[in-house]
Amino acid sequence: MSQIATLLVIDDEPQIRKFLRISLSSQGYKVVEAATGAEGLAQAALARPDLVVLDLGLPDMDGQQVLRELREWSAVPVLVLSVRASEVQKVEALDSGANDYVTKPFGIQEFLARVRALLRQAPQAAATDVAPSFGPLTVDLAFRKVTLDGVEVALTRKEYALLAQLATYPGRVITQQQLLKDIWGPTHVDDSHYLRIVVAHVRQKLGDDPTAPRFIITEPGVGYRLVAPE
Amino acid sequence: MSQIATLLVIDDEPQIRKFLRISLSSQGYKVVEAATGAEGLAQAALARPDLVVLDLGLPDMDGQQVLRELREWSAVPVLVLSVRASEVQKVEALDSGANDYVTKPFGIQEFLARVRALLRQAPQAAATDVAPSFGPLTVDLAFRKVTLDGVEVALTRKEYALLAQLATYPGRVITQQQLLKDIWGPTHVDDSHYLRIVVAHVRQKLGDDPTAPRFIITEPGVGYRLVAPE
DNA sequence: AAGGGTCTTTACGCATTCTTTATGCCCTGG
DNA sequence: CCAGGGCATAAAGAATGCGTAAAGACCCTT
Repeated sequence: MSQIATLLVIDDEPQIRKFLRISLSSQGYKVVEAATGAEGLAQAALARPDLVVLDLGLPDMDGQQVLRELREWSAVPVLVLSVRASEVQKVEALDSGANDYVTKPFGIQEFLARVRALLRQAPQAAATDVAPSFGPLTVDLAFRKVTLDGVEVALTRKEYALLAQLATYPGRVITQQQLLKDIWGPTHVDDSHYLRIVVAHVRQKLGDDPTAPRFIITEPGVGYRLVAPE
Repeated sequence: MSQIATLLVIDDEPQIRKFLRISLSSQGYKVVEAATGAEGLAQAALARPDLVVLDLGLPDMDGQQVLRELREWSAVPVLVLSVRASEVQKVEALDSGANDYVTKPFGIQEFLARVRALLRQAPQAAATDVAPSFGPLTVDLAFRKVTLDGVEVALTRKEYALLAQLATYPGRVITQQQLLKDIWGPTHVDDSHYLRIVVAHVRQKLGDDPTAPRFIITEPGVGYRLVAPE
């Protein structure tokens, strides 16, 4: 929420991209660009933007098609741009999953206001993310709540930060450097010592045994990972 | 979502209301109407609509004002109608919390498509209770009233703002930065001190004990949260 | 102009958390 | 077999954050 929002602009016209890039950057947004529909879809998967600005008049594929393919796996808010003002097209785009529709030419102030409006309601979509569960263990990232066998587990800041980091990518190994950078900051990437202590604390609170782990698995020399959820 | 959606139309012109009522009813929506801003706010609290259609040109009060008052306690999507196409007004409305802005005259198909888009992206926004209760404690966000065991509790502005913020997302942790930004403004996000004092006051008035909390739970180093409602 | 209520500022005791320091274990490779 | 690096755990001292109280500043009403 307080994080800087990332926006993806999909438009084939360089001057429009430039115009939008400058306008949006000046507002503090991070801007990612794509010139074609295919590239746009790839960037949407890669950069995980908080909002997509999509021009319907793309050279390689129909804008509607981009929208439908995007909606198959993402709920990110989409603001559609188009020169054509045909009502039928607006209806089609909105029903294909667009969240707003702006006709070119448009006022930049109105455009920015609509971006703000879409971003404002977006965190609710992100907050509905499901809480991953690992057998008796659940890590609710939205509510910042960890439960074991239905009982809430009290974790300190660092302990929760560690577990949340691991739970964000279940089953995947997170390197020590990654964990140290995210929890202690980039100045402590060499203090792998800290990490072991916090891991020990979390394990203790979860009743986990390092030699026969139920939850946190040590990858020697690399990092840690959480067992994959069911 | 599969439930029939209820829409609230706030407009002083009977012919527009009739036009919208017929159009929306034919789509299967339930339609509630209000002719004035005051009536609209009352209906919003009473009927708990899933979407509000608001005309800015109301006789009794400024549309912007209606919007702001509504936003104090409700996150329901709002679609604003207006004859004026001034960009400044659009920006104002969108920044006051409107989710979309349509200029009259408009095509009914586009209007209905925008209604569908808004209902689609915010299915849970309207589901939040305006008067959640936490055992003996109730926080009525619409009437700005807090009662404990049926007795009204007198809270100061900041005290109420804090409790309202917490009650908007029951059971969820609200970070100190979030609370400070919303209550004191973005310039005081570091004065976590203020927060403790107001929390202490609210707890005192609610007869709450920090070490064995009935209502407000401290998440050390992070923020506060209200116990989940029953 | 006085008064009450609200907000801000300042101060301090206390608990928890974080950091530091120390020690023993296990596995691996020479 | 032994040496060494990485891992786990324990227990201190240091630092930070929380809760409470109280006094002064501010604001609004009367």
